[in-house]
Amino acid sequence: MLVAVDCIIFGFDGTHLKLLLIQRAFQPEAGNWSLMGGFVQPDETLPKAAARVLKKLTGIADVYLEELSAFSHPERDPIERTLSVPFTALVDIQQYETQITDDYHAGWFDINKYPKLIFDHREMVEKAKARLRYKAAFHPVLFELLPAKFTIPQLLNLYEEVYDISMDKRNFSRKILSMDLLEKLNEKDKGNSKKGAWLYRLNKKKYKANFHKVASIIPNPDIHYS
Amino acid sequence: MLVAVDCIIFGFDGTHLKLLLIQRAFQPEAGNWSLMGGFVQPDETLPKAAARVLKKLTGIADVYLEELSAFSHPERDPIERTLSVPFTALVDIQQYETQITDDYHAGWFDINKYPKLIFDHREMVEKAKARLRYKAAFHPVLFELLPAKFTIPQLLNLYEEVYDISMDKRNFSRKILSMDLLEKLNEKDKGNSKKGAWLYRLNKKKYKANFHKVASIIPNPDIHYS
DNA sequence: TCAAAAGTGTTTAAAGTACACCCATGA
DNA sequence: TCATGGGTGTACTTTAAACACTTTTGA
Repeated sequence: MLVAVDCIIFGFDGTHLKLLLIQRAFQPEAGNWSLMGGFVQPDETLPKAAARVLKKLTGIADVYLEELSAFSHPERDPIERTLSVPFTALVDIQQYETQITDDYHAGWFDINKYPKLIFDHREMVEKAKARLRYKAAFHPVLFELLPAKFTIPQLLNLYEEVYDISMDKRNFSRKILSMDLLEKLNEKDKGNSKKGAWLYRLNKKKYKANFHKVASIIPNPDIHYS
Repeated sequence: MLVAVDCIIFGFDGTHLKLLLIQRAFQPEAGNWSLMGGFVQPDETLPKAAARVLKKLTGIADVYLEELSAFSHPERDPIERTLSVPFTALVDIQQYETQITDDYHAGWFDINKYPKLIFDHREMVEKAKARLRYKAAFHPVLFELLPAKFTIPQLLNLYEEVYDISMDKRNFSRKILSMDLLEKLNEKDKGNSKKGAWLYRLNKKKYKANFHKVASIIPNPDIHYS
């Protein structure tokens, strides 16, 4: 049996949650939109294969990668039986090397409006989206989608986009800051307002140490995943 | 690449959380303790393969099965490269057909004291245990380990065993009943006390409908998983 | 000077936690 | 009659949710 990995790569452009797709270069389905994937090599584990594929497409290393349940339907690949293990990748879209777009005919698409995909890739994307909502309701993973320095209002926008809700900014910032993961910097970001918003950065140590802890950031998180 | 599934089968004997293991019948590692596993057949998905393996070993069908992350180290199987996907199975130990014990040289072991296992099976078991704790802290999966009719004190014992804590029975029963998943029967179980404890059964509809909801049953759930 | 986003504080409601007593029964 | 496990109720603490005003500043 062939074994492959496919990467569901999420990014956040400040307004919308985005998905990175490529136009497939070979048969079957050449020219059609697809997730970036690849076969697992003899010396690789699955996570290593996913990291390799991601690096090749985005130029980014050391990325948040989460393995999802395998896709194993016997006829999912029409040519030869292939098991595929999807990985969710959360990247800082600003670090994406845009020259790659040409090499792979890649493109970022709004998560709510992306083209028809080959095989069962649509199902993978929807699974990854549901999983992201589930995970982010309890664990501070969404920081992975932001640049190293970010503002609380940016973070709020991200949560509102991922869950398609609007949240109370006062309760939100209190909750986020009470998690004690952020360090306030002496800089402001004036990109979005005249007053400017304070920039923060993650305290990586605290982030790692507290990652497994459950933080209920979203009101009524139940209703946001199936 | 060969693709296999391995089942981490949990049961509850009323006191301890148990793990079902077999003595491997073939080389390599013949005679040593192992998880029950098998290769994925040409017409099977992974979950189907896991269900088949489980049925063969326990005689039980329609069991709670949850796929865990794949084990993919290139040298995990010394003979030939084999990818294995572990599945957690939660079974009602009373339904286990004991005659099978002889066929497979199977045995139930205390989850805290089980023999040396082949390959990376110990790691699978530990992952499954951690995952069970995580999952059960938020979702009512532990019912799967009990018979169709059970009492609140039995359920309490189960939670206390899984998390190795003691809980307040008053708060526990209030919490459980407020989830509105149980139906009180007109029977008592007198196995554990003179007074007898009321028997309940799951309302399957409500169970399925509310499964995704998050119920914080364990106090300080954070501290119980890594 | 005013529009637009940033930032802060208080009140109320709900959920979680701690804790103590009575009940039913068989030995 | 008493020891054993089963069952319930209440006060208190903590956490979440709702909500309104002041600040800064560039156009």
